[in-house]
Amino acid sequence: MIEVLIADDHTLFAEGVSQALAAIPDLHVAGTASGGMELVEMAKKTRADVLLIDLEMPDLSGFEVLEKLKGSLPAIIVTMHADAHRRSQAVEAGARGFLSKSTPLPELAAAVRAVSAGENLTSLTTTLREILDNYMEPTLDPGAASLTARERELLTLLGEGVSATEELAERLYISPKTVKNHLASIYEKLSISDRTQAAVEAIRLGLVPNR
Amino acid sequence: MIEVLIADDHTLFAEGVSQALAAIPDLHVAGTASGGMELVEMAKKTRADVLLIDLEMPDLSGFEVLEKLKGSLPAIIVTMHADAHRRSQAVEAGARGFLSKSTPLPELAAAVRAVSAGENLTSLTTTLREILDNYMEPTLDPGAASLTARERELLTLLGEGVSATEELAERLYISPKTVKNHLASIYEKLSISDRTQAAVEAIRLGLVPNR
DNA sequence: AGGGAAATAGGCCGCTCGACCTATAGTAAA
DNA sequence: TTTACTATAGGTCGAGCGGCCTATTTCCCT
Repeated sequence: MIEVLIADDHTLFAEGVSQALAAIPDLHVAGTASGGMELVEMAKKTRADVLLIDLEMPDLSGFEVLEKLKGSLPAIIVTMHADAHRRSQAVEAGARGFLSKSTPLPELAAAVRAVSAGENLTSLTTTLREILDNYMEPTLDPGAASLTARERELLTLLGEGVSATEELAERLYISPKTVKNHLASIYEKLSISDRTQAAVEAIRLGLVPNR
Repeated sequence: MIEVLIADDHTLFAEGVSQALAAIPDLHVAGTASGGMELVEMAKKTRADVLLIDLEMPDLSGFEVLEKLKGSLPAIIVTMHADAHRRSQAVEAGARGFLSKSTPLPELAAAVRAVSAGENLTSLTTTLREILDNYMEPTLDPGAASLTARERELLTLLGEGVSATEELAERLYISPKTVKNHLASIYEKLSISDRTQAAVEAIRLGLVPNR
């Protein structure tokens, strides 16, 4: 069982990731922190194997947390803005991994396992994918697995850019009301709240062909 | 936005490169110098991220400029005569990159981004191409080319699943009204009509990193 | 000096979206 | 057969979205 600590000032995100990771058998969330300071404290008190740290935090940024911990615990930086500049900064600060917040959950899980096993995901000698593949579990995306066939159809259309209720209804030969019902169901299962996020998910889940 | 300073005694070349770089959304030319002395002056006064320096200049050669700046700013040497001898001299003088004047513009842009991000293009451990590929701008679609830097930022966020006006505003440190203005502009330029389609486009255009 | 583009901010309005709820028919499993 | 789940359809309602305007400031280019 790998113990994970999560730090993100966006509480909803931290909670979400926590929930998602909790659903993975070999991972356990030891705690979540809403800021850098809190994380540093928790890291001392809790027996953790890997840290997931948001870069953008008001009190202590991800970089500063890395400085404070001085590599006592392996850490993966998770950020909204995964650009090359932040990446190299993170690497220099001692991060063992650098991931975007849009990273698919299985990849995040794989990254946690890899780092916990001593891998360094920031070294450029090997492709990130090559390493992660070794730690990939054939874990289905929790939400996507529970989607019904019809919901998947709808989600696929969204991922293709069909966004208007009326058009979705026509494509599926159903009433606009039914479209909205299916959408609501999708939102709940995937823990999202609108079509835009649904479209992003559709693509991320690989539902959209021809890409 | 990466600020670039250009130095070349061939004013036409300096101007040309300046024009060309100005057309690239994430790069901005902070100024052009027609000689080494002038560049050193500008480097002090201007807030620049990367220097592009011609080797052959009448007053101060590229090497001498590097000596004077002593690595205070990362610099890429650009020369008519890219031979091994000059290369090793440049490396010893502290250049972070060494390119021929016949380098294609996209590669030059990639090199600027790479150096700005802290890469050293002169180390022989990795192929230059391997590094540059990571900084290559995704070839942009006709519509996307007309997007401004700010619009692109917004679009990228959408592609990451950030859909609420309020949250987009917070992420960009602007008013929700301005977010809607940018969105309207994006819709028009890409011939789309809502955020969902915008998110799909963002991903299709490769604006969303790490996938 | 003057013109244009970009980024910022705001107002107004109609309509759609998403949340919550009920309801029926069909199907598959218990 | 009863119990679930799915697909279908409908209603209401408030908040948010997109369309269309104006306006200011700051640049850059001419």
